[in-house]
Amino acid sequence: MASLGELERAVMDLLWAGHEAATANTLRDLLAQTTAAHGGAAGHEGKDLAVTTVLTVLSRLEKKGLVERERGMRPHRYQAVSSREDHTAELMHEVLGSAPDREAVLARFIGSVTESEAETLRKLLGHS
Amino acid sequence: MASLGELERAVMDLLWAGHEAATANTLRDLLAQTTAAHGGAAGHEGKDLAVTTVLTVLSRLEKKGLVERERGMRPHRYQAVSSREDHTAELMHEVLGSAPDREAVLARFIGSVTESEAETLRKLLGHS
DNA sequence: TTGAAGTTCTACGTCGCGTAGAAAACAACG
DNA sequence: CGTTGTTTTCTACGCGACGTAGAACTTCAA
Repeated sequence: MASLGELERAVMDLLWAGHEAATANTLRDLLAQTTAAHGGAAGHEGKDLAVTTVLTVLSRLEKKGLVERERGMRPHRYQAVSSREDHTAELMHEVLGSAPDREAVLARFIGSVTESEAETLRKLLGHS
Repeated sequence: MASLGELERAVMDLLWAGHEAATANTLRDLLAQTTAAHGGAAGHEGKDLAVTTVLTVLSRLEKKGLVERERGMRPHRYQAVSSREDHTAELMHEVLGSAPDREAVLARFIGSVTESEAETLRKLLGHS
């Protein structure tokens, strides 16, 4: 239950962008930004999204546990539950988790990371 | 375009099981095994699958590039294109690939692998 | 030739997702 | 308090993916 649709991803991108800054996003902000980002992408030229469309997507993302909504304030505030990096790492674990031979998968996996990434990994694993 | 449905996964599990042994799978084999494995799972008790059902799934998996079909022999032979481990590792790369800050994701990722897996990674990364 | 096994084509129901209208809830203003 | 503009909820349609399978065509063996 992890994969995102195109619009869902566009919205998450916005929310993730504001995650570090702990930005409280209102629907209006998101609508404007989403219309720009999503509409600007290939195949979606000039497509002005309806307010309810973004709302629906936000609700679905909330149900999926990716978005948290503060209902206290009147224009509700929407924000990503976790950072993009955390989410992606978690996704990787989900993918890996479904494998019987995790170590074999890891072997293949690190066989195709860039050298700089391998270096990063060495540093992070360094001190046992 | 990577995620698999429940039945698709069940079939892939069978094909992956035979991948190492380079086993050539006929439809009959798969039908029998799938009915056992899939039907035995939770929520699918005693569900006897139709031959065409498995065939359809195999066709879809073929279209997705996960299954290869030898059309030479009369009962066609079906087999997984790559091992489960390779496929899973590739999936992990797909997930990782969509991240702007790959190294940050990797940091989170290795932060939550088991110690034995970390050990394996150290070995694999050991000598640059 | 005939029949069983295998394969192709087509299709239906469900569900997730993009999309949005209708209506209800609400806040602010006169 | 009633009118009005904003925000949220409810409901729904179309499409594509997937589980499921019937109907019909192909092929091989007896």
